[in-house]
Amino acid sequence: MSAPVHWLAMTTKAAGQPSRRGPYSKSTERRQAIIAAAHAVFAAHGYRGGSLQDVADRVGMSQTSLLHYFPSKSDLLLAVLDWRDSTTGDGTTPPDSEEKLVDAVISQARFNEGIPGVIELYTVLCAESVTDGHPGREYFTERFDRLRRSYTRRFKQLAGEGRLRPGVEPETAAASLIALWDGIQTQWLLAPESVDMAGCLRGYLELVLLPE
Amino acid sequence: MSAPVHWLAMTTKAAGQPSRRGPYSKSTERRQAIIAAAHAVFAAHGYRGGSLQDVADRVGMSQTSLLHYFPSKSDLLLAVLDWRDSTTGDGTTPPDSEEKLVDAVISQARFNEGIPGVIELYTVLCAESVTDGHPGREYFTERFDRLRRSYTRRFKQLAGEGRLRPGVEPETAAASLIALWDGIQTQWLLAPESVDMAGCLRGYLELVLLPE
DNA sequence: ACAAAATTCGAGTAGCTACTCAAGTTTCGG
DNA sequence: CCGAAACTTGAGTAGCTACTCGAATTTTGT
Repeated sequence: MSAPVHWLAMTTKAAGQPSRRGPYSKSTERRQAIIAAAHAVFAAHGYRGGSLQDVADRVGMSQTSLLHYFPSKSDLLLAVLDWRDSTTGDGTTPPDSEEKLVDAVISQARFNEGIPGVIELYTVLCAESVTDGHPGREYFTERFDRLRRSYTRRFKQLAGEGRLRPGVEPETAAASLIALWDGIQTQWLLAPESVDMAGCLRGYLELVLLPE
Repeated sequence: MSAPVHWLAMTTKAAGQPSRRGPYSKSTERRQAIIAAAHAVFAAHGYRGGSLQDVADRVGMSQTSLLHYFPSKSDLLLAVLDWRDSTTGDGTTPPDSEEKLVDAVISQARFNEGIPGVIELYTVLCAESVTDGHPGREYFTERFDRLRRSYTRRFKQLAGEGRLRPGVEPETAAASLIALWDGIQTQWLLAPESVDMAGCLRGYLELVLLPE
């Protein structure tokens, strides 16, 4: 879980004497290439089904070098998940955003649909994370917690504006929207021609929300 | 994929001379014990993460004997999926059923919730099946196809009775209901205390359907 | 009871896994 | 340009994987 100290908090020299140097210039892009390869491998085979050798081959480096950057397979997984958050967003819209909820959801869905592997990765790893001892479990547990809170807040705000259909509870709508989103992705992966992800999401939100 | 000819269509002696005997009397319960063990193992570790040794140990037999009943790991997986269908149903309600849709869905959801491992197995294997070369892929693809058709027919029937909210398309509602159901199960597995599966399903159906 | 088929298993196979070690080569701050 | 740290790697580790083989043991129809 931790080999070389690495670029983490190396601005301060710390009390320790050894006086480490930082990573070399190409290091960050190398890490990035590894993460991209791991993204593809985990999306295609899952965490358990994908091997470090697969990833190393894809980058064109030895498995040993790969382990220099990510000391263990689970470290690599967490790096991939972090990277996903940093590029596609963590799913929450900023609280001060004035963008309409429907538009935000639909455009995010369409965006993800266009990037190969993003939906595969998310769907496969998310379900896999509920298995015994999976290193991604905490990530997904926290993600769902955060998402439910975020959407609940949003629905409560809309309820205050009288735009939530009477009888709909914000907490239920939040969990349901997330569930619908995840579930429709799985169906889409197995039958892309038969499933309209954006249409289902829009359909749900139009049911829950009242026109302005 | 096929070792001994086994009980399959052994009523007719077939043209072949060898004149096989049937399986012994304890054979079917032995197969059943293996399937139950495999169900638990795949639910806890997934298909790729679970091993035949795990299953054999759980039954208390050698891995070699296990392979006598199920000649390959994928055969075992398909047997587990078949067994799941035969016990919890394949998700479709008989077309002549007069039972209300809401009650059928809610009671099925509550039933599954009470049987340990059923939801784990389904959630984990379903997502895993979209990975490269997964032997369960065809099963889940066909299952979703069948479910979408079944619920679409049901919603169209309700639309004919004027009980479908105007503007809701039966196909979209069918895919959305299935997606919501699957997605909420994943959230429930990661946070059973925070998620009300039946509540979310009821909430959705009450949005889509109009009172009688 | 006899023989053939069903069932069992120990031992083995090739191949994969994540990960370690020690020894090199490359980079770069001073 | 020097030395130390960052990087790279081949070889190896123990342990696992699904699956095979051949031979014993158990069951069962006749």
